[in-house]
Amino acid sequence: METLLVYPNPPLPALAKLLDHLGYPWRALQTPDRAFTDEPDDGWSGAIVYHDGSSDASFTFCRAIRKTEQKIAPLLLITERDLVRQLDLREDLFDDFLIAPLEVNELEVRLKHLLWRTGRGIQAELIEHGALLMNLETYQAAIAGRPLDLTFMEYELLKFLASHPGKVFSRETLLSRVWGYEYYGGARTVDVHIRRLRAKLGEQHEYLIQTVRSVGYRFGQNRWGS
Amino acid sequence: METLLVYPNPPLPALAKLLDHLGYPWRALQTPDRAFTDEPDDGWSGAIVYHDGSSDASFTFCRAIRKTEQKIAPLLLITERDLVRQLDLREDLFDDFLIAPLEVNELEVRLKHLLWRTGRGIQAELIEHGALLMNLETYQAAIAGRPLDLTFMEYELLKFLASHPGKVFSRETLLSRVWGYEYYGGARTVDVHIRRLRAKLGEQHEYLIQTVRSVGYRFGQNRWGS
DNA sequence: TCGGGTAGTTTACATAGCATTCACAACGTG
DNA sequence: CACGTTGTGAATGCTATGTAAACTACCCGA
Repeated sequence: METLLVYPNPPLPALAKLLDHLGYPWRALQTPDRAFTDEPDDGWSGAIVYHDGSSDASFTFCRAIRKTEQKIAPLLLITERDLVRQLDLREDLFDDFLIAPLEVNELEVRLKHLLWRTGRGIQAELIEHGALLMNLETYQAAIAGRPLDLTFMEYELLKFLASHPGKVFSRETLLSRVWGYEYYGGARTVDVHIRRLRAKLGEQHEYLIQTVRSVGYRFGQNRWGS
Repeated sequence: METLLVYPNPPLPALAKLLDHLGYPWRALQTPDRAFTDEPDDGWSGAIVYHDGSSDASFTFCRAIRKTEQKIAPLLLITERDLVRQLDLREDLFDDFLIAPLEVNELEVRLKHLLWRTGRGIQAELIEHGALLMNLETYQAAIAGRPLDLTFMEYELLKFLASHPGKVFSRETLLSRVWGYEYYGGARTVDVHIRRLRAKLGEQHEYLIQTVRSVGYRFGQNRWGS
């Protein structure tokens, strides 16, 4: 049976105990790059990531393991206190979540369901919006058929904006959701990246990213409804 | 926003109450075939199915709606007692599950995640009043279908007025609630912004903002007619 | 019905604040 | 060291906003 990846290392004692009790083989890691170096022969079946609410490290971890070749699916363990506030706009980072404290039956069923679902590769991996096409698997983007040569941050920023078309995001929100840290000082950073994106989109399509003065930026056409 | 399908009919009172509280439109059905006949114009966004443990009717229901053209995704509501025993080997019947009794935060996040995963988007916060439509997520406004190009303060002011239709606000109140600082001197500021708003609404609709002499301003119809 | 006073509207304008742009420093990588 | 990526600070240009002042509408008493 394939191994479960557990974060962080050392893991929550309660979690370790329950996994042993349920008979799931697991291995705890502290950094995402260990997912390669310490990968078991038969690969990872999924991941359980504990979010302790005081930092974004767990989100960074999720983001990293979803980008790997095999797209490890994270089950996020989180306290109810952090639930609504911290998961908002982060739907893409986890496949399922559990509310701490752990309950053995729920853990068992959620794990089973997660492994069953990933066994058939159910994932959204294309973003298509107007002339823009992003392939999240291959990390490629194209506008009106012409390939875009984007850097890492440019890609992440465009991906985030384009997966919430129409919605306006403040610089602070973008910094925390795309860059993943709390903002100290550099709101200009966002502007500059927006500028570089617009430049690469070309005059034809730069209108896809709109400025909403004294609020933030928005991707896409004027859309009503969603 | 698209409608949630709820089973059974009548639904659990607690569920109905929470859905209303969260602002999700829903419709309860008793049989799967009603999913076609009673389908809303814009389709179903997903389903919440209550499993009461004494029969398999809920599973039958899930199976049926997953086979439909649009593959409605069921969120199963189940008691912990039935969890392990009854869900075993039925992974294919549901997309996610919730353990009764319901907890509002968890319901909210699971619904959001379900709708995100199936690509049904998130509900937009809208203000709709007569010919006026404001989308608070996208910072857009339209009057009688025609987009309004509002500046930040204009938007904020109109948003405040339109979210309390009929109510009269003094200039002082508007300054402190919309501008957010304690008023020093400039009550004319409000007048000027009202004026610019009326100009952008156009002759057709400027009556939406009414002056109440020596009191303040009001949005929308006087509830006594004129 | 007239006139004076008060309250609201409209115009015009100066400027603070915001977005954009540029240039460069810091950093990691081959 | 050369190169590409990313973050930051400063200069620039623009426009949204607040304020003053002129103008108009309304109310009320004589």
